[in-house]
Amino acid sequence: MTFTYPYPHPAVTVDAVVFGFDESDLKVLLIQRSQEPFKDRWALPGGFVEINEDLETAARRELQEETGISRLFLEQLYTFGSPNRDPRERVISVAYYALVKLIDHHIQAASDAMNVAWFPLTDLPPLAFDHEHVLEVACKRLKGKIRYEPIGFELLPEKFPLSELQRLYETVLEKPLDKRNFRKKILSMDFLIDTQEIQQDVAHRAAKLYRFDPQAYQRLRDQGLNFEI
Amino acid sequence: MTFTYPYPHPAVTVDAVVFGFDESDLKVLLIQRSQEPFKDRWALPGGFVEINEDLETAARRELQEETGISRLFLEQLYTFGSPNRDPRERVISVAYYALVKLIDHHIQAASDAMNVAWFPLTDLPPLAFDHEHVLEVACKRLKGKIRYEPIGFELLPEKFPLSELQRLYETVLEKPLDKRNFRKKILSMDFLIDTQEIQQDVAHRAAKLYRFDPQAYQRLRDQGLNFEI
DNA sequence: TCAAAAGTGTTAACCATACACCCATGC
DNA sequence: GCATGGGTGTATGGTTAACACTTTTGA
Repeated sequence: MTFTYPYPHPAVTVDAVVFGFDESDLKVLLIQRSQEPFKDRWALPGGFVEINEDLETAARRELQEETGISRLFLEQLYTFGSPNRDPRERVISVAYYALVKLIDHHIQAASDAMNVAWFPLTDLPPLAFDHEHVLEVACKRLKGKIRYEPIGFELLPEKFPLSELQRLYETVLEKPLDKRNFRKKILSMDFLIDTQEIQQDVAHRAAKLYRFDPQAYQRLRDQGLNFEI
Repeated sequence: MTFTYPYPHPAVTVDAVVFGFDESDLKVLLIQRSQEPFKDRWALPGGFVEINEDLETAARRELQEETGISRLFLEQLYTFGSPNRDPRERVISVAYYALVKLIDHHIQAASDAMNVAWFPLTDLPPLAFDHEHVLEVACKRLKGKIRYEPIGFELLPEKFPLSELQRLYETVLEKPLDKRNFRKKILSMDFLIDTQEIQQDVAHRAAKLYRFDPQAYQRLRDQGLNFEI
């Protein structure tokens, strides 16, 4: 079956930059291409948008299909459309970025023939297409957005110690933060709940575990609070 | 001539939300559709992306063709792709927003059969497609971005009094600002140049005219200045 | 001389920053 | 008992916010 149009139409894809955070590393999820073009190169997960499918739905479907990940924070990033991005035909790609809690989401390749893996941002392989550029734009967005919206919690487990939150911010923002000031600030905002639990199996004093309360955040937001780190 | 593909491709358009500022009103540029669908309704300027054309280039071309406006601040806004945005076929629209200096840009309809006009944001006609939604997203972006990037100057004439700049900020942010604090803050940033000229033909004390110096801004930026109103 | 907008400083409250030691735990 | 990270308070300087009157000009 073929589809014909009176004037040429580009293909439209979605690509996703999926970030994960692990101890002290920001990581990104890549899949290894099994076909030309760029066979064997690593690439952002993604694929063609179906003709009756919403863009975000397409991004979620592709992630589910290629990596097994579902139910994650996903937001549109930018649309890339230079004429020669793809050697096969004109392809316009609507890129999304996503944040996942690494421990909750065990990735699985779509098939044995396909590789899926997390790569630290500091040690990436060469990427297919213009995906290095897409990734760069995603990093900038994350770095900008994490400072004034509480999206960092999407990268942490449900319950986390403050030190881990601080490490996350230090990693993303690429600068050290003062421990006392960081705690003072984040706790003063009153949307972290002390779970009354503490770390288990650590070789030092166990830290309290906190939980982000989105309702409380929303309430404070409505009252004019401005989140900022 | 027709174009055929092994699987269906959506059409891709660009749409532009062009903002202008005039005395005390934020305005948006609309064109009246001369054809179905939505014949006679007002809509955002835009049109189909050509098959070998960059997205931003397409947006600029459409603006030039439909309204005569060129050389303006233009930035990608968001990509809208719900399956039923357009009754004819699947259309994915990459929206841009633009800022122009009203007095420099005299608009002209593409043909006598076509209407082009500025509408105050506070008094808009019903719009075609999902353009009301697009416009809303553009307003939010402008409101967010004007606070921490010096894009407001794109809406003012080359030389302007501080009171006009303040009025612009008050209009976009929808809140009054303190005159003394506003002047202190903006002048302390050292990227406004006193042109040594004053207003002409005003029925009161003439104000000094200032000019935004992008080079100075860039220099300060590199030194770590953070613009914020 | 009146109307209309331009221009100008000070104070008090708040917020950001810098900084160092004791505590709890497991090995 | 030591190594590891957890947890805590204060003082200082800078930034923001609130606030009202005089000046200039043209009509």
